[in-house]
Amino acid sequence: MKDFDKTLKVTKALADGNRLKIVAALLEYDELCACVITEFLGIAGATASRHLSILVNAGVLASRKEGRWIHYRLSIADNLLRAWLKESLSDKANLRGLAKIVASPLDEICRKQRGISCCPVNNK
Amino acid sequence: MKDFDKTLKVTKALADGNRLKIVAALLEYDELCACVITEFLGIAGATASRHLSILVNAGVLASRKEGRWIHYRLSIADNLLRAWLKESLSDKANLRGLAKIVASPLDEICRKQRGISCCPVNNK
DNA sequence: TATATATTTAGTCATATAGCTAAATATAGA
DNA sequence: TCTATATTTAGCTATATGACTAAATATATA
Repeated sequence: MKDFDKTLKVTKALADGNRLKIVAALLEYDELCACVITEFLGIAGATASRHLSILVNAGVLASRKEGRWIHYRLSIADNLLRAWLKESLSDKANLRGLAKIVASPLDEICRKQRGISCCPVNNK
Repeated sequence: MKDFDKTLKVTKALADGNRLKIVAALLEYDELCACVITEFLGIAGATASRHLSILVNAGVLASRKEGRWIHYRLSIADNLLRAWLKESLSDKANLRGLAKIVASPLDEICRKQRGISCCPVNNK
């Protein structure tokens, strides 16, 4: 792919609030599980999954599979872009609530998401 | 506006092929008239105008009025962002055709556009 | 092997956005 | 002042995109 199209793919990948939040989160935490990211964004897992695939496809993120869980991390090769994002997204207010989620065991996060997505009555 | 929203506004402004072409052109030429940019993109003047206003609103461009013509230039304050764009859009192939347009007198460019936009018969 | 479950893919819907033409605005020059 | 004209704004249409639910896929564990 030509430089121009590659650059356009990156700017398009970054042109969404939830995807930018994912990048901000991964600038703070080296790796995050898909379920943690889903919980952080507060959206349906399927939607988070599509956001993640757009970022991976643009070369912004890479993923690592570990059993049932998939961990994502930044994979921005370009130092200028990475530095700009780090600078622009440095406000910790962007990560409100994430620390508590990260501190929970993964299966507890996923169990909670199952409850929310299909059977609200289970949340009591 | 918060940093995050400001950053999102910038990435959204850059997440379009024609707007990225405008930025590429202005990395090469300090200032360009709206009519030159319209001619370069090969789209309707009204559409180019909207792209320009999105870029200005995001702080990527600034404009200067000079008589009937409006000149645009980059106004990216952030050095990292500017450096990344310069690096990412450095391929001169992105500017194909622009040199010839820039070399023409402005009123000739505008006259040509009038002919194209409203009365194709006038082009002969 | 069979079941549970984390994630992705498929399909749908509503909104956002890029394109156009036509009309409005603002400036130059007769 | 009146006309020409460069640009923007308004209004429309078609496509792109983000959200959801449901179904499919892949992996861990009984």
